[in-house]
Amino acid sequence: MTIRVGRRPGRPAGGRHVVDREVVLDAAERVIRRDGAGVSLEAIAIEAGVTKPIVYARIGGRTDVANALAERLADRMIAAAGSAVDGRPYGRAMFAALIEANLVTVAAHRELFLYVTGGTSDESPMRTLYLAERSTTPMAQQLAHLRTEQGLDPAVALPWAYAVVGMLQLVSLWWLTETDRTAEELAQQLAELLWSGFSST
Amino acid sequence: MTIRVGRRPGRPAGGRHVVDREVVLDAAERVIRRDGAGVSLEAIAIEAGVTKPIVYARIGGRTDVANALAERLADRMIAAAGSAVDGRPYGRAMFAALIEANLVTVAAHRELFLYVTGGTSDESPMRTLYLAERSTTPMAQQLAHLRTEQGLDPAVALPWAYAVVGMLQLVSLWWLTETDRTAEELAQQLAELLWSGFSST
DNA sequence: GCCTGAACTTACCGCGGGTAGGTATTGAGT
DNA sequence: ACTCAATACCTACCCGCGGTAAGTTCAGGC
Repeated sequence: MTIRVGRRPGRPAGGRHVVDREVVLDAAERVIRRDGAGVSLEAIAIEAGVTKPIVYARIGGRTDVANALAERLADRMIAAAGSAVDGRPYGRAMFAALIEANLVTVAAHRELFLYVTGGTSDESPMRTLYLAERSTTPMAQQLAHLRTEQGLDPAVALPWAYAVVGMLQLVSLWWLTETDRTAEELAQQLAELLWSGFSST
Repeated sequence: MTIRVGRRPGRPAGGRHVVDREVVLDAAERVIRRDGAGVSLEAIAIEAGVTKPIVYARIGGRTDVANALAERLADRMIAAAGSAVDGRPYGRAMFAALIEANLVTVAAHRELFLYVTGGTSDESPMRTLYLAERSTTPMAQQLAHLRTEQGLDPAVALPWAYAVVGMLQLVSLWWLTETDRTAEELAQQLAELLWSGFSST
């Protein structure tokens, strides 16, 4: 089926872009939230009130759309984590707050999270990595700072950041299917692991 | 392009299935290893010496193929982890061995790992979860056993198992792009996190 | 008043997943 | 031994989706 948009072909009266990049991405988020993670580019275009080639012009192909949305989601998660952590002293409770904020944010953007982590294309793992990188980089920096301050080796910062993000990604995904478990409870359990490790066992 | 297989249409002489499920899966692994994670079902069928509908009959759709391969890979990783851990006392070094075995196994099945975690379909996150479940279930059981033995709450076992598997998944993916880092070194760093947590910082 | 270029849409291509329908072989019943 | 249903496979197709080429209308400078 071809697109049927109200507008006539040709340059629109008024001279300027009819929609810009942000509007397309907003539309993408709306339609994903409404119709699930399996939406097509055409559906996104229609939701934005334009046609496919416009999506290509503004953002790019399917992968680019997913990457752009991944950046948005990552930024939101980072922001949520940041404000949850804000003011708390470094410690177990801080981690619990961070994790809980992450879980809540994922739940609030359930379909978007699935779209971004799942995608459609043979390179979705690389996008997962792309999404992760946004979160790991600042976390690793802070962590490295902290470690050097304490006279410890800062080389572990980056691997640890990936470890934490990977843990959060899979646990979030799992939690989305475990309806009978509160975010707060799960966050406490994970914070214990992250803070004290297995050695307490 | 349609498939061109040497055999004539009609029931083959000999009465029995020309290939069984395992042969198809072996073929899938071969072609994925050779041509990358982006292979089509048709390519798999050709590699197996049959046509697409046979793949459907033996295994199912694309999702089912990916799931079947995910099970295989998960089992191999579990086996590798098991024999790496075997004999070692519970402790930091055991975790390091487990992690390193995991990394090495992923590297040995690089494309298969990407195929399984990436897939192509809007439900690849759910397959990720499916793959994870294979690993988490036994790990959680052992962990729960250990915790009850020590008089600790075993309720954390399942979340912790998912946390560990998620960590391993993302770190493995990241590590595949970080060629200048040895598995042994990375495993040590992660084992430190897993064993002692952030509290040592 | 034209003409270049910008900003759209329409229409199409190819590929990949999935399926309907056709064809040859087997083996059990008569 | 002949028939016929069941079996096991292939061919040929449909459809949807990502991606792109070509066509259509408007703006603004010369």
